[in-house]
Amino acid sequence: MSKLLLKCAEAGLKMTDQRKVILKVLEESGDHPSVDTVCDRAKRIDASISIATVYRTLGLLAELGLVVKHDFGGTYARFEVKEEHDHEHHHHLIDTETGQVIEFQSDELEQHIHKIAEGLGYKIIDHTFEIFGHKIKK
Amino acid sequence: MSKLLLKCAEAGLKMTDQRKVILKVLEESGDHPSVDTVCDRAKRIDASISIATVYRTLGLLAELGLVVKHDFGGTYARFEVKEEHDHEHHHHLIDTETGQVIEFQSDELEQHIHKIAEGLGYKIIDHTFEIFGHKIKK
DNA sequence: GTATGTGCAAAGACTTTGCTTTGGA
DNA sequence: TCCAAAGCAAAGTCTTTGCACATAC
Repeated sequence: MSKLLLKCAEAGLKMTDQRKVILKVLEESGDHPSVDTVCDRAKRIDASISIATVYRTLGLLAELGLVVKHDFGGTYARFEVKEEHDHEHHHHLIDTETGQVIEFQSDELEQHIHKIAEGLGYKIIDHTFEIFGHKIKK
Repeated sequence: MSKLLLKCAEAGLKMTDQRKVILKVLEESGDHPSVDTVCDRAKRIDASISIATVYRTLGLLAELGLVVKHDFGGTYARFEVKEEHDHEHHHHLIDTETGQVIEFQSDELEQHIHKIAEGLGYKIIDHTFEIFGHKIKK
């Protein structure tokens, strides 16, 4: 049984066929799909799934902290499954030529950020860091 | 004559009354107003200004690189005038309790970011960094 | 059996655009 | 004068929601 499914059950969510499909899609998505993309992928498995259900499910999962919602500067939201061992925040480099999203992580960066916030008298609740760039041609 | 106005003229934009008002509003906004907010402020000076004009003007200014568009996690865009002496990128700390946006800047952070991107084989075009947090109560 | 969840379509929020009129250079 | 710009309203895009029906527990 998948981790996501397990946690949803724990949270008291009813495990409908649609939800199972959406969870499966999310777990198998290595990228950061939009709601539309999740819906398309889900429809390949069960064509009857509606976009409203995908929105509602992603909303619930985000509330439970099981997925993370991103903007990436675009006009629509994009999602990724939140990994447990991700207490060290990761961040995103968005390739402006291909749209590909590359994840990266840096302890040094995290420490730095906390120092800055502290200096301003703030406690960090969340932070996002996005780099937009393109591959260096050799 | 204001800097923004000068640059718009240089870019060949016609200086209509509406534009003058919008530029004035932007220059006098120390915060990071939304399109709606800019429009409201503009309407206090000239009630006939329409939201469409504000959108179009902000779009033009963003294209010219005279203003910067932000998301701040919300549902609508927010803008700020891009300062000339801002070759050192600044970033934003959003107070989740008050909505206030605090700007900060760190050379060390910038260097770090470039090192990371370089390590991934990427050239940075832009980057945004947002911290969400709240004041530490003493 | 009953509260939850789903699908559909309508409504919402924010933004863009087509068209006619206005006005700056 | 003439093309860019403004105003208005309609259309677009992404997201949320009301309602009737279906379903997990």
